[in-house]
Amino acid sequence: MLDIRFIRENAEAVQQNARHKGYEVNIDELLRWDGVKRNLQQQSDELREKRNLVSSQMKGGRPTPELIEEGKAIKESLTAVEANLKEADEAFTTLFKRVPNMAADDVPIGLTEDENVLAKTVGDTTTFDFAPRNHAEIAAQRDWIDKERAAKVAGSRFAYIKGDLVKLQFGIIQFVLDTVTDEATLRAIAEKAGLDEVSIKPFTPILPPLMIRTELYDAMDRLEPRDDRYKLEDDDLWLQGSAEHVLGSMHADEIFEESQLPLRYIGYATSFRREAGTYGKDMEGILRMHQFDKLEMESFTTGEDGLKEHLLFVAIQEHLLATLGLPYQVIQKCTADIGKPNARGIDMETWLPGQDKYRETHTADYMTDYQSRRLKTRVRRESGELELVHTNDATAFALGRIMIAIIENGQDEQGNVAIPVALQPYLGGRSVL
RNA sequence: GGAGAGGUGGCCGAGUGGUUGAAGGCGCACGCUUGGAAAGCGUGUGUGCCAGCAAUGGUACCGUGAGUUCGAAUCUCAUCCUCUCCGCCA
Repeated sequence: MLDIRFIRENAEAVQQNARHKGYEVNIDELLRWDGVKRNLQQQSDELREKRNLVSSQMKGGRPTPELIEEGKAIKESLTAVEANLKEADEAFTTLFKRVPNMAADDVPIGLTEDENVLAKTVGDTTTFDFAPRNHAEIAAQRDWIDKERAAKVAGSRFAYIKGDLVKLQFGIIQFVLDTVTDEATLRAIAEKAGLDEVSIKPFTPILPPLMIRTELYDAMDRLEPRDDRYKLEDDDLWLQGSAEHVLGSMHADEIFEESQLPLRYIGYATSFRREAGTYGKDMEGILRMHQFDKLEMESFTTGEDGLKEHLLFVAIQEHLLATLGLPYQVIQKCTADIGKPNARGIDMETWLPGQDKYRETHTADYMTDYQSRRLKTRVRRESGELELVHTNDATAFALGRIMIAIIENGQDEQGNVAIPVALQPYLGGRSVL
């Protein structure tokens, strides 16, 4: 959520921002309900004050009939006022929750993802002296992916990952954990990105729960679109769609000491997506699955460190891709594409020779205090002041998609796959799969 | 899944209908004391919302939600969580 006081003072800008992001919200109506609600709240507070006064006169066990009558009258008025207050509050809250976070100043304005801006391209697209195949074809030859049996067992968009591909996945996981838990590496990444001021505090690896309650999912503002989420029928639980969902909500209702920040996690989790509305899209191989494993960064910082943290996350993403020698593009997402709770969003697209295209493999999201306001995740500053923390999340690697990139960029004509040098120590020194 | 116990402030812990935001202790902050420290003494020490420049005032919050009552941390119901025993289980 935004700060209602901010909305009161910047109604026009908030309305404009919602328009730019493609969300239909009527700020005037929101503020009208805000006024009604405050008025009723005031009335309710005054009635309660009276009630407390009357009640205190009866303490000591001498309630007179007059006082009881007065109390009853107050109770009646209060019941009426509070019924109206509840109604106003519900109307207000419904509108309030729809207001998207303010986009940062440098986010390009655009109404569709076509208006995203290519920020930079790193590395040349891989060239071959033969016609490169896509990962599905290579995987079929090498018996790395079995989707037919997965379909029998679980349906479409599931797969059995097999053999060396499994070893590759575990190798990548180790490589990432080693990278982001090492201070020297983080310092080098920060320096290269020109982020002198940023903390180099290492990430703490986390294996989170994969299910999340409705209340917290909604507070994270990642429950929608519900069509894309798996709901457990007999419980108030959803399968998480990204480790960010269960990492960001982890510290709801908590107050950090300033010295604890930044708090950085690298989570490893299987993510679940229904992929509603994507029938027939990306059906080959494992590009778009109902279930995929992902390494995700999440952090909590003070307000003034939030943007630097976001930029560090992007720098880490670039470092990981560059270290594997994969060609990629950095996309600055426009207002329509960054998402409701986001202030800023960056995508990274990796070159996939099998598709002859760059495809999205990473996202970095900066939410400012939009999520933490509902989650009530705060920090006590050294001054003693309480402030909302800023949250950031970003993909380290989506394992399925990054393995596609490794296979397709590293293939030879026979179907062998070169293992990036940085990963070789994690695969017993092998250079080829 | 069955039986039972419990959820109170940063922590421990009292409180079963009426000046209770909540005793007491610990911790923490500031001050006094001391050559310095400890001990001791004193004062202070939650969060949200509304009003106010502020001081401050009002209100709400004792897991969560609903209810009973003139009045609820205290009574009723539902629900979540924790713990113990039994059962089941990787």
